Amino acid sequence: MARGSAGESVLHKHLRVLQAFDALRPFLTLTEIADASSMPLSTTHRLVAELEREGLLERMPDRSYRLGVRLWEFASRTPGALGLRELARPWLAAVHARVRQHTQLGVLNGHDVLFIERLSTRDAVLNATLIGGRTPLPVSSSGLVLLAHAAPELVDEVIAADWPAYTATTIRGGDTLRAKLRHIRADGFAVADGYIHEESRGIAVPVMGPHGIVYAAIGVVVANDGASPQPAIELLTMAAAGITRALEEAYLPDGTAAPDAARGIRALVGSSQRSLDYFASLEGKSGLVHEWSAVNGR
Amino acid sequence: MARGSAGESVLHKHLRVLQAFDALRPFLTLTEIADASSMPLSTTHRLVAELEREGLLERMPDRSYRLGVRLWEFASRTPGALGLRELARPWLAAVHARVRQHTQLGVLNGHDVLFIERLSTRDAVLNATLIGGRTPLPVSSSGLVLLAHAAPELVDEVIAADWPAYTATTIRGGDTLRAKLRHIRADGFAVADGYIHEESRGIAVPVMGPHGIVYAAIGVVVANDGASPQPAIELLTMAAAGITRALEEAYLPDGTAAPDAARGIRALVGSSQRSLDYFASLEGKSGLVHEWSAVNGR
DNA sequence: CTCAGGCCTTCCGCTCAACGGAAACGCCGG
DNA sequence: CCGGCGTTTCCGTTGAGCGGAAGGCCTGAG
Repeated sequence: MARGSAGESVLHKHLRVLQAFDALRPFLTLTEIADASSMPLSTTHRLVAELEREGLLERMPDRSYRLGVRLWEFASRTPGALGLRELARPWLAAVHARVRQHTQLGVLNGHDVLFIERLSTRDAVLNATLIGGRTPLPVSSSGLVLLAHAAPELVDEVIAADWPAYTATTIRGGDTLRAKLRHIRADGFAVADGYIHEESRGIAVPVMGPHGIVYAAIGVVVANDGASPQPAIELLTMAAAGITRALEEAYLPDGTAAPDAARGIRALVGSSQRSLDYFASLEGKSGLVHEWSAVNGR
Repeated sequence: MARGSAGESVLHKHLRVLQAFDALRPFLTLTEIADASSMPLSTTHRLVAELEREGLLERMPDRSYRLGVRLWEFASRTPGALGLRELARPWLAAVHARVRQHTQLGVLNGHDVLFIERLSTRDAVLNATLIGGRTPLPVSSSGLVLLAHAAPELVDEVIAADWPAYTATTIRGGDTLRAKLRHIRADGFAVADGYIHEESRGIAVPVMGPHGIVYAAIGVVVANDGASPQPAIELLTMAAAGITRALEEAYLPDGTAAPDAARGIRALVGSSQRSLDYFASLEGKSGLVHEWSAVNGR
């Protein structure tokens, strides 16, 4: 396309622009964006203008940009996350009510944990901007849990790609990581003492689905004092069991499934069902199924 | 770019693909996507492949696609929505605990309401897939509230663009809409009886921010029986007042502001502050402010 | 077994949308 | 009035994107 262009797709560049915004810098000027995504100014200008036109970026009165609310539109249509989120929320709330610290629900995405729900309190130990979002698997307790129950190839990949060491206690090296993962599998929980921030400790447990596969992890971020993690672990384990039960109920194939529940679990299971079957099963008793079938034969 | 191309940007086409997915059809095959976005198959194939590579689309074992969890990453970085969401959640939960029906938090986006938070129960009157997401302003109670307090030009635009009539009771025509909006402004709440679905009724109230501007709307979806909406209105009004108070507290410029709160309100206010000042104000008492200032002079 | 019909994937020559250096613009503070 | 900084516009160049067409793969009918 252009001279110096690295032959990279436009979409990728647009995403580079969106990536420039993170929890620590939610507002950026054009120049800052160009800088952060290392692109020529004029190119950035064009990309940004287009993103703004599409509503993915919004401009503030002082000309700085922020990510647009429209991004929520797409996120809220994501089937897997939505269903799991809504099923898990009451359980997260129960944990949060007791622990009174950041409580999160994370799923595996690439080499990172992606937190799709977070309950916080303003007096939490750690600044909320430092947690949440996307975090490399080996530095977060939730990530470690997910990695411990993921395919072995993923572990190889993650080790090959390496990860940042935020503090002195962050796990370093493939062997140490593998050992940690073995422990996590044996224990059924993960504790990460100061991996991301000296003063915080992550505690997480896996959330099983009806097929015995680990779908997600739930965890809390507490103060990294010497206190025993045991109470938190017990709370989390109970909550995880509750979510698993909710997932199983949602998966009942007899039409009693709750809409969002079914949506979530189907997507997460990686079911081979198509939308129609999906709706047929979940609206089975509402009578709507016949209309759907009629409209869309298969 | 190509022969028959309408001279449309690539990003727009990518978004057309993402738009093809909605609440009613969360899983689509390549052909269905091509169809829904009216694009040639081979073009769609390329677009979809790239979206998948970027994680915005995910492929199921049966080759159908769904929106990828990665979309959550961007949504969760959106400053405005996140802060408002977390501030509002306890209040939404309070309403939801009493009403036991869909409770939503919506913001204005284009000619639609965008619901950025939703609390549901599986025994809610209306199928959850039919609510939430993006809805034209004049057909939703939350949308009507937002429109009633929006700039007059927006009302003109919305009327000019028209909107779908889902049921026989959906508002039709500019004059009727303007009259309805006047009532809503006078009453302080909106009731939408069967505008979207015969059997459901939306009730919504505005959420004010510290500057007296309406930032959002909160609402519930209940059965469209003859019951008085008064109890729900009172609950919603109380919750809205609570959220306003939370927003005001969050906006205190003395450094006592909670991180996410401030982030939300700043973005919503359309403040002319930049990220640095923003962090300075909210981390004022944590001592971090000095480091920030040092790093980023201004 | 063959054949027809969906659906998906790959190929490839033709363009124009995207590219980005450079120059003009607008807004400060001095 | 001027210099500095961030933003916006201009414009010649070019390869990323385009999409028709052909080739695979599967399934279900004959």
